[in-house]
Amino acid sequence: MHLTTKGRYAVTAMLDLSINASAGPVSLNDISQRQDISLSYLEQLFAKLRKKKLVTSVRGPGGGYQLSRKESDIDVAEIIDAVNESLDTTKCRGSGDCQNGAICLTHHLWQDLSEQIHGFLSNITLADLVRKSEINRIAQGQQQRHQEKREHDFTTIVSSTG
Amino acid sequence: MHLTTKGRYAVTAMLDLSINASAGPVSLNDISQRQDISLSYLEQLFAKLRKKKLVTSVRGPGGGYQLSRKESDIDVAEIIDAVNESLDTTKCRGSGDCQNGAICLTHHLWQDLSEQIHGFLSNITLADLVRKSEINRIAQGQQQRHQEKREHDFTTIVSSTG
DNA sequence: TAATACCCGAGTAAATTGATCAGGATTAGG
DNA sequence: CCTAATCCTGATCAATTTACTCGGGTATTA
Repeated sequence: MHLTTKGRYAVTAMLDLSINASAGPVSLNDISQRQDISLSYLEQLFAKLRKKKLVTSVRGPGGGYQLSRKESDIDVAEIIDAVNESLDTTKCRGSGDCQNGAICLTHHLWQDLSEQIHGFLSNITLADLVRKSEINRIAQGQQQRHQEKREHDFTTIVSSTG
Repeated sequence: MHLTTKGRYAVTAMLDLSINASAGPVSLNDISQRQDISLSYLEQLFAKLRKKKLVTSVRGPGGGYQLSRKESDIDVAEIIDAVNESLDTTKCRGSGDCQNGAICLTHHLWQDLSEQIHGFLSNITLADLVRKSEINRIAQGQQQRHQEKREHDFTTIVSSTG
């Protein structure tokens, strides 16, 4: 489970896609301008997202990308994993019986840790993020509705899905 | 919250330090050989760990490093943060009011996410990891005691500290 | 046919990772 | 005092990853 800016870009793009989905396919050009990510980089990211069946593409004018599933059915862990291309983080790749026991102490340990974080992130869906971002927008007064600002509602979001 | 091999090395080294602490200061040379991490790299890591007051050093022959606190009082998040040198992962560094609201959608979002993961990792202490590694050693039959092997006990460890 | 957009692969600058080298400072022990 | 062990520091560097650029394609709509 790598946690870098690359995954953040992917999540950001998917969230943008999610929010602007109502008006048909969303072009990478739009996302590029809205989120300030280079078009080519987006193309690379979406090639992977497409391979992992997280999005579908529509070619030609008016085309773009669409979520291939409901936003409540796509979680953050999936997105991050999709763009990160499984890199085996262990030194003794899969051999398991690495060493006389001394070296590679944290092998299983780190694996467990990774799984825990993965599990944590897989409990957060795009729908959760959309909801959260709406709350933020409202809180910033950009779109006033009768709804309270909640300061740290992320925990709420997480636990509500888990 | 970066989650890369660098942090893994640091956690591994600290865990080794923790386990072998009983016989006085632990030299980086020992850790280097046991954990198969280059001495110079360890020196770089421990320079940061020392700066963050996670370890203390003893110079001269027979010297080495010691935990500056109890192992139950040092958590994984601290260790990872110490070696990763706070890199502001946000594009609009701290300005907060980045944009007319369109760009930087996931700014706060990612921050929350990061904090959640941070919180998660700060609930796991070195003592937990030591305990876990002992269980692993026992499970591997390297040191038989009357204790059962537990397959996925990490959750137990985490929740026991939280 | 022309414009829009996805697709694809090569190349590349910058940052990070992890290692190497070359010393220096401190201290225990002979 | 001398020597070896050990921490400490800084420079350098290869490999990898990140993020981007470029130059082309191909499918589709109008």
